[in-house]
Amino acid sequence: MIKTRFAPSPTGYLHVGGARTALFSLLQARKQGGKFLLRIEDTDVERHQEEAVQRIVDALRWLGIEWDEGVDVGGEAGPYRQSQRLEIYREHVEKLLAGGKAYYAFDTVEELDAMRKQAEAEKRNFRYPRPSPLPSEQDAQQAREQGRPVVVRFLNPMRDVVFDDDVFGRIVTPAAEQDDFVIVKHGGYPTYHLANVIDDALMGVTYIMRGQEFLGQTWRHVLLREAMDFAEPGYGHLPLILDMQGRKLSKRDGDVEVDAFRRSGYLPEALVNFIALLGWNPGEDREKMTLDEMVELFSPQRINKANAKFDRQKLLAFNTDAIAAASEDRLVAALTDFLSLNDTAIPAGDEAVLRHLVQANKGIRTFEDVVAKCEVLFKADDGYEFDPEAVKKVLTRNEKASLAVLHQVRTMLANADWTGEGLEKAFTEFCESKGLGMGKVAQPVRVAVTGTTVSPAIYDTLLILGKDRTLARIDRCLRVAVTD
RNA sequence: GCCCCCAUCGUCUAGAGGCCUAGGACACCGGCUUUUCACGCCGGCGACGCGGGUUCGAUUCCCGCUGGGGGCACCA
Repeated sequence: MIKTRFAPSPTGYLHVGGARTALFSLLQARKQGGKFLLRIEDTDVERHQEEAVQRIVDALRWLGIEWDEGVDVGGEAGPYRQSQRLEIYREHVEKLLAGGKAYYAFDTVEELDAMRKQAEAEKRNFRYPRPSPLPSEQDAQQAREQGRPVVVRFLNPMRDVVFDDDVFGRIVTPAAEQDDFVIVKHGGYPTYHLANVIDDALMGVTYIMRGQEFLGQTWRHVLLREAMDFAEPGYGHLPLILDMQGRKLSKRDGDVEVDAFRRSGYLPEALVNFIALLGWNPGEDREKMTLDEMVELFSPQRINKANAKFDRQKLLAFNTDAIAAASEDRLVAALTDFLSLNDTAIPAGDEAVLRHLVQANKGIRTFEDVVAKCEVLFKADDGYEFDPEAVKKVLTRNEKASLAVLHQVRTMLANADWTGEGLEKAFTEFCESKGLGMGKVAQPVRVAVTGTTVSPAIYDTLLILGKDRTLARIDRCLRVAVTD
């Protein structure tokens, strides 16, 4: 049975590149009827951020990417955090050492840097010079006593390595490009290469998907597996996701973090759908897909080799469509989540209000649009500004005409039945009796009660506000805005 | 510097020798709709990087160039 995994290191938030790797791994597992697991690779003590673990877990769940095994859900091959598996790595390293497949080394980083510099000066490639004879256990002990750093390096068999990748095809790394790399860091932590290979083997991972940046380093893993007698998994390296300037997305680009999209009012299904299309597509002209549909259509052979740029305009379009397609209940829940992450005047806990907001805000692109158009309705009746441009455009430019209308509308509203139908009837009759278009009537009211020219349909706007607050706002407008 | 990977509209891509007058989506431009914004609808602009081969025929195959990206850590 196939098993895939996502194995992030907790050094920051989950960004879209990682999310796509996780997604494809999930799709591959589901498509083949296998399992998907989540492992945390926290072997970098320096860059480790404990909060990042929970953030990554939350972000994946929000996206709808669920794992069958791993952190937070458990499983037979745990623990699923590398920092809790140190003993396991130690045992394997002992065996490697005893079997003459690895050896100790004592170089300081300064010494290594100097060697690299010299190699560069001499225009040759740096490859770690294997000592002869190899240091013994006694040498290691002595080095430790002298306070020198002690690491373990892999004794490279130095042969050409060949493996097949489902995306990039056959990859060959000549022996001349390899050297004796570090597998245990000073301090006893395993390097990524060692821990990753051991864990994949022990956890039964049979298929590895990861970013293309590892393609040229996979030879290390092939060799390590061979040395420890582990089975070779299948590979599918993913092309990179670049920003619009064509640079590799980095964790420093906070705006490509999954959390940032959640906070900005995106729907996870839109993000997932969009990300899936970065480097993959089901063929034909199909773009909109649910997770289940993607599972059905997925195949690593259809992943492109070329890097893709992350175009947030297209993502925005996907989000607009996803919101338009989502059910009212779904939107109420998502809006609640969005509001819980943002500080606005909109009452996040009032479901009836949120439902009305969802109904009144058809056509929005993100939930931020709800805030932009409706937050003012929840502020104090004297707690909003009048946009001078708006006031000028719809209230004071046409002499006193618009103001006169506003006065009359106020009277009309004071006697109106405050329901959708009631308001519509009142406005329609008013327009007819005055011989005015709806624009001439609705806009002055809108500016009066919101201070701007933008809000939901006028009936919804007034309904959310209620009669008393509407009248109070019109009065304030008449009093304040126009005299300025 | 060395090694590796990649190359179709601005962007994501379809295309696996004739189906291509190169298709779709986003963006952009124009128009329509409209009580504002947004949404929606209709139309338009727009690409096979260059040079050699192979072939009756290349976007599709091969080579070179150019361009872009990645790797060369006691980071993952």
